[in-house]
Formats: sequence, structure tokens, C-alpha cells
Amino acid sequence: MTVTILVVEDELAIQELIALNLKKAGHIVLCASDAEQARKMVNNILPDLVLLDWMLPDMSGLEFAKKLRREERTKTIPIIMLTARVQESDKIAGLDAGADDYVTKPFSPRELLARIKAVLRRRLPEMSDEIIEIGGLKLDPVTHRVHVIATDDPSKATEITLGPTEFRLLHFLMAHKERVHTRAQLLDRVWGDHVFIEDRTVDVHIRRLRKILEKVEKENLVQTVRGTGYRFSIEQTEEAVE
Amino acid sequence: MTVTILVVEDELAIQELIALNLKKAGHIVLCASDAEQARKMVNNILPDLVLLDWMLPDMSGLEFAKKLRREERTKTIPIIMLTARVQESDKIAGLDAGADDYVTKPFSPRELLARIKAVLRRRLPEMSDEIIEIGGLKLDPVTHRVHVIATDDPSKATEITLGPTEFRLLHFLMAHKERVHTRAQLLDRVWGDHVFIEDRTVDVHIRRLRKILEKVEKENLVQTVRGTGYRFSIEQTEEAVE
DNA sequence: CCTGATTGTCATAAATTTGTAACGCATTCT
DNA sequence: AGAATGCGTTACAAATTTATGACAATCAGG
Repeated sequence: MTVTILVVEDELAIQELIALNLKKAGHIVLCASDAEQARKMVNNILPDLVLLDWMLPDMSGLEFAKKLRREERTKTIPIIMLTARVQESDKIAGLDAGADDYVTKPFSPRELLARIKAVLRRRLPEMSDEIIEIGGLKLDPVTHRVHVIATDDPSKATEITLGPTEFRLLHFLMAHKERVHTRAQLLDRVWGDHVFIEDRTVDVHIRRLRKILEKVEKENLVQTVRGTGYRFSIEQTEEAVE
Repeated sequence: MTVTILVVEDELAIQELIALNLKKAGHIVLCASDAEQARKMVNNILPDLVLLDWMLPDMSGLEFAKKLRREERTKTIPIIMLTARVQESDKIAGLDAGADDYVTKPFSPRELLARIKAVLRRRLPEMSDEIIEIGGLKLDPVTHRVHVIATDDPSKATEITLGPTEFRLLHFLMAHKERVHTRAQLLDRVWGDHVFIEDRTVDVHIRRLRKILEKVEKENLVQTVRGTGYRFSIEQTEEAVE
């Protein structure tokens, strides 16, 4: 998964150290030494995650975090705070402006990477570009294709075509298989946060997705959980046959 | 787990930050700035947990906690106190009023969420979405499935299908096993607050639940306690076996 | 500016769920 | 025993929840 990370840190030595490690881990790294620089950077390229030093020359990290949270475009970006020492007084009201995690200096690169991974997994599991293959369906986020694997001959694969929304919906469901998702949750995570769309619209898209899956007899992977929502699952809920 | 939390805190900045964090954690948040507002709110929507500032403009948090404890409808709601001081004497007074836990300012969102989770697990086990497995029945709130574990081969599991209400009912009973629940209690906690439904309706749902459990010979897990209500128990109240 | 694909909403149909009422059996009380 | 109470069962109609097809608005390219 190629993730773009913005590092906001005024001490150049530390900044570079972090950047080096992140690059080594395969991330794209953007660096800024103060909030103003960071702001410009964000305007230019939207990062997937922000590593934010608690103390910055021009504005406290806290302020900057709040700022990010306020703007529509940046409000959902995960933020990890880099705080010097474990001084409780630093954690001020202790309440951050919505940071997703803290890392206290000094920290090991290993720890930092682990935290980053954890936050990303929590916030954007379906953003990882890994191919997902479940129940005879193979979805490749990179090529943006979905294939049906023939059960008898795994080497054969038929492609199926999905619209943009259906693709994202299927991607999300597959990335979070075996879990029930309410319509509200799906709207939040597939359509985007704070969208003002009817719950029922989800039904329609599920319908569209199923219609396409019907053609390859995979429609029962998308299951209805009455009173709750929908679920992607291999396990078939067989009705009690009398 | 969708939990409704009422935040009673007069400092708006802190109130908002708490609300933000709670929402991010997937909770539904209600806010009040003083006891009077909080009272009205509680009358309207019964929260699952109350975060209560120690000092409020119109009434001490302590007073408000006691008030909640006095009323039938609210007496079981878990309360977490937000206190600026750590004085032992206060702690005792608070425990007296029935607070379930304390968080002293300043605190980190992580800590607050952890405390909330702990309190909920203790007081409202059916809200936590952990898998519950008792007497050969395994209920998973996340996937929303119920399985019967074969006694001879624990790896085999047959799924059973429940309607929404039966699922909630079984979930509640399993989360509070070995306890008798009156019909009124079940209506309050499974159907929800403020519902005006006949007591006898519970019987019917118990019946429906049992009917499904009969198919897998688990119906005696749901037991009748004559004159009181129902109970989920492994222990068999064996009648004169014929 | 046209063309076809995509999307959000509705209206309607279909499927399930749910609360009550009614009846009968069992247990307890008088 | 006879009455009273509590519970189990069944049947049903009302209410709720989903599925589905149609439609208009919007969008992306030509």
C-alpha cells in the first residue's frame, strides 16, 4: 500500500530520521518544518496521514490539528502526535483535537511504524492496495478489476464490470467480511463521512451489486441481516428446510 | 456497540472535545451544560452511560448523580465522574453517590475511552460486542450470527437463524446468564425504554426463541421462573424425570 | 450539445416481524 | 374441588423492513 505521509517537525535531524524510516517502509514522505509550510503542502497534496510534532515554531501542533479537523477536505486524515517526553502537563487538558494516537519521544522507528500501521488499518483498511480474494471473488484495487474464479479451474477467471459505487461498496464489504454493517455505517465509509443521503439508497446499491453478482452466481455472498444491515460472508445462512 | 453517552460538562471547549472523541469511537453523544439541561435530556432519551463533571453551574455533579440513582428509570445507568481534584475524601463521597469510575483531569482520550469501555463491560455486558459462548451456544454480535456447537466435535457449528427481537433477547439473556429477569426488566432492556407493550408479549417472544432452540435441543437453556420471569441457565432444573 | 453511464429518490410489491387476543393446561390458593 | 393466577401456544392482522423497477438529475466524454 502506497501511503503518503506528511511529517511536520521543526528539528531537522529528527525530521530526516523519520523521513528516512518512512521511505524505507515504502511510504511517500512530505516534510514541513512549521505549520505554515505544512498548510501549503496539504493544500497541494492531500496526505493519507499526518505525523505532527506537539511543539512547532509558529503554532502549536494542537492548533494545527484542530485546523485540519475543521476543514472538510482534511477532517478525516488520521493524525499521530509526536510529543516530547511523557510530561503530563504537556498533554494539557489531555484532550487533543482529535489525534488518533500519540508517540512520545524518544521513540524507536519500529514503534513509529507500528503505530502508523495500526492507525491506517483502523482508519482505512480498505485503502490498502492489497488484492482481496474471498469466496471465489478476486478484487484488485490497483487494476480496479473484479474477477470470478472458476471453482473447478482456479486458473480461469472471468471479469465482471462494476460501476464506481458498486466497486467501492464491494471493496468495503470484502475488506470487512463477516461483519454486519448498518446502512449508516456503509454511507459513512463507502460514500464518505457526513453525506446527506437516504438510508434506503444503500438498498438500491446493494441491489445493483447483487444483480451483477447474480450473473456469476455469487449473489449470496452479499447477505441481508434483517433489522440491522448487510454483510459479506462465505458462510451461507441456510434456511431451515421443513 | 452503539452506545449513547450523555456528557454533562459546563466548559464548552472540553465538552466538545470529549464529544468529538466519543463520536469518533462510534458512540452517540448527547451534551448538556448543566444539571437542568441534563435532566431534560435524560427524560427524553435514556443514555447508556453518563459522563458527569464534578462541578456544574447549578448543582454539584454529586447531587445530580444521586438524583439519577434515586429514580427507577435511571438508577442503573453507569456514571463516570470527571474530576479536577484527586482528593480521597471526594472519591469517597462520589462512590457514595454511586459513581462507577473517576477520570481526573487532565486525561487523554485514550484513557477516557478505556474507562468507558471497562465500565460498560462491567455494567452493560450486552453492549460490548464480545462473543458470548454458553452451554453450547455461541452468539457473535459482530457478525450477528448464532451457532450451536456440537458437543462431540467442537469444531462443528450449525448456524441458527433468529429474528431481530429474538436475537436481542437471546443476547441479553446470555449476557446476563444465571439471573432471573422480570418481564418488565426485559421490556426495558431488550425492547428499549419508554415502550408501552404488554408484559405477556414477552412470553410470546420467549416462546419463539424456544421454538427455534428446540430444533437444536437447547430449549431448556431458557427457563421459566414461575411468579417472576425468565432466566438463561446451563444448570438444569430437573423435574421428576420420567 | 448530444449520448450513455451513473446515481439518488420514489412508489409499489414482497417478505418478515411483531404485538395482541384467545384458549387451554398447570399450579396455587381457599 | 372450584376458583384464581400464571404460563404455554396458536392464530392473525397490523406494522415494519427489504426488494425491485422506474425515473429524473447529473456527469463524463465525444
